[in-house]
Amino acid sequence: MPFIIDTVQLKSFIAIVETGTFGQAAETVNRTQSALSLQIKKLEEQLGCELFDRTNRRVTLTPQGEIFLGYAKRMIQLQWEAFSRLREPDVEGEIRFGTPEDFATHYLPDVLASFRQHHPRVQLNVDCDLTLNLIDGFHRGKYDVILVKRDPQQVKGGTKVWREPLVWAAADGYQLEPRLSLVLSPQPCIYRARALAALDRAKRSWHISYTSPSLAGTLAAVKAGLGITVLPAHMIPAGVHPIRKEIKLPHLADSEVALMRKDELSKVAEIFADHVVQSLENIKT
Amino acid sequence: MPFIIDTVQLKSFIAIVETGTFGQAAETVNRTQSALSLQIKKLEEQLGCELFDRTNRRVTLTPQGEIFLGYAKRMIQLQWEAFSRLREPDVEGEIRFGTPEDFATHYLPDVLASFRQHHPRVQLNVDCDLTLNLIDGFHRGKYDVILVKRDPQQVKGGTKVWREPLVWAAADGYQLEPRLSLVLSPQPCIYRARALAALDRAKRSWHISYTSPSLAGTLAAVKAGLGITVLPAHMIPAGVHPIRKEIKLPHLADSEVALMRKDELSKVAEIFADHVVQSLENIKT
DNA sequence: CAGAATAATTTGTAAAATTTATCAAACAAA
DNA sequence: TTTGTTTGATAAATTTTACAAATTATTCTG
Repeated sequence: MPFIIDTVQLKSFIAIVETGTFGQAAETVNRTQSALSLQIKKLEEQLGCELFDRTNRRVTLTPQGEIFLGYAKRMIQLQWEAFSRLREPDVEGEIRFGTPEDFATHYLPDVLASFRQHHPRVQLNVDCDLTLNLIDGFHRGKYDVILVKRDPQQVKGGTKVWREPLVWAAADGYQLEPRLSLVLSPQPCIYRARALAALDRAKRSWHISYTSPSLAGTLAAVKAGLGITVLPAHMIPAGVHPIRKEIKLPHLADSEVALMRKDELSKVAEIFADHVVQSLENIKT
Repeated sequence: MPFIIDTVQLKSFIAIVETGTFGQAAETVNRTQSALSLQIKKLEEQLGCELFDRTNRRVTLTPQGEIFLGYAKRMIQLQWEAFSRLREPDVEGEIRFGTPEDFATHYLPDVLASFRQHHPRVQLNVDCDLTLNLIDGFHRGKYDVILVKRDPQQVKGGTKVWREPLVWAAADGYQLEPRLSLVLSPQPCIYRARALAALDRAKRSWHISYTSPSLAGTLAAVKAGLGITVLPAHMIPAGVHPIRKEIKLPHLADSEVALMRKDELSKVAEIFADHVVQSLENIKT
């Protein structure tokens, strides 16, 4: 994603804020830790104040850093706006896009709508399916761009686009049984696999009481008290709540969504992919 | 004026827009013409569109360039805001500042007020006087920072801060006489000198009917029909109008204002100078 | 107190921006 | 037209800057 001016520094700064460490941030922006260290040093020199408090292991923002964070985000946002406004205003063509169903329902409608508005002559074909099916189709050339859920541990290419906590959730007033009743998606589902693996590691007994391929179906079953489920924190609807920590259920790694692009992507698809990445970036704030 | 990110490109872009040529712009941003040429080339490549129309001698903005200009200005503005918000929020000290009276009256009140708001503990001493007196005092160490009018031709250091056309002006309904009646400031005034020199070159006969050291005094005399005067285009008040081109009066070079800083400036004064330059930059838009 | 994790620093190298020096096109005056 | 001047583009050389790799210093954890 080529930008006009040195967004690099700002991106690094934001990455550090989000990860809490220079090292991790370095990975996400594809640079070394020392590079970020120098970038921030320069930034701080120019501003004449410290941006981070390094007394603790995890760095945190100073009050000045907080202020600057707001500006950094606005600056990046502004650049993106200028950029996307000028770049190829009337491309046309076709894009084959695959995405998990739940993600499509929750976060994508606005993103896709605004893309459509900027590029009305592009034909966008969206396919909702389970991550593993999407990856399969992607490798068979069925898609130009896909969003996939993935395990933060085993990074397998693509650019990270979204990350949020994954939690156990149950209907309000639901009473946990010793042998857990689970409401999950059917087989090749990443959350399902993660949940079951975690339970097995913790030696908890369980059974699956209900399966549905759609998020809406799963939620309906949970609300009806058929069991507990696993959800990204932001997708919890009314009538359902995360299960309290006191009731020890095995911890789940964060949910992470990444975007993958076909090699030799068409220009339209390239623009589309950038649009998705950047728009989600902005939603987060 | 150190900035965080590559404002350089944006500044160059804006300078080209304002001067209309790469060469002149290069001077104002202290780079070579080829540097700007490459900067803009890169910018255009990244944006995927032409910013300037080079078919004519003076380059002009393309429609896309117009759009980008707006963003460029906003981006610089935003950076400046972040910068000035964080940099030394509560410096203190004293600043001795000199400025021409007319400029102080018209453009500076807001600028000085906002500086005061950001840095309430700074004592600001403003002196209004004629440019030549200011320069004299500056060299004798009387001022830290001064604004001066100067002839665009004979550049004598300092950074350009303002430029606008200089015009002949008369009261509405005033009838020009063959021998011109002039209302001007007293002796060491730059506009006065420029006006008289221009008239002499054009072999026009004239006499000075009224002199006043303050802009308000001059305007009052002009409004009263005591003669014509010379004014920066934006300072023309109600009841007075620029004299039409048809009535051939000698052409006057643009009015230009520059800011000069003492060597070894204190930090407060440095910040003040930057503030003035940047704020005037923003007023212009 | 030992060991793991983390940021700062140092140093050599690679990449990028800038200048210098031409060049080609557009304009103005003859 | 022709000629001289102004202007932007381009190529090569140079300077500046950013970066990675390795090392050091610090802080948290058990």
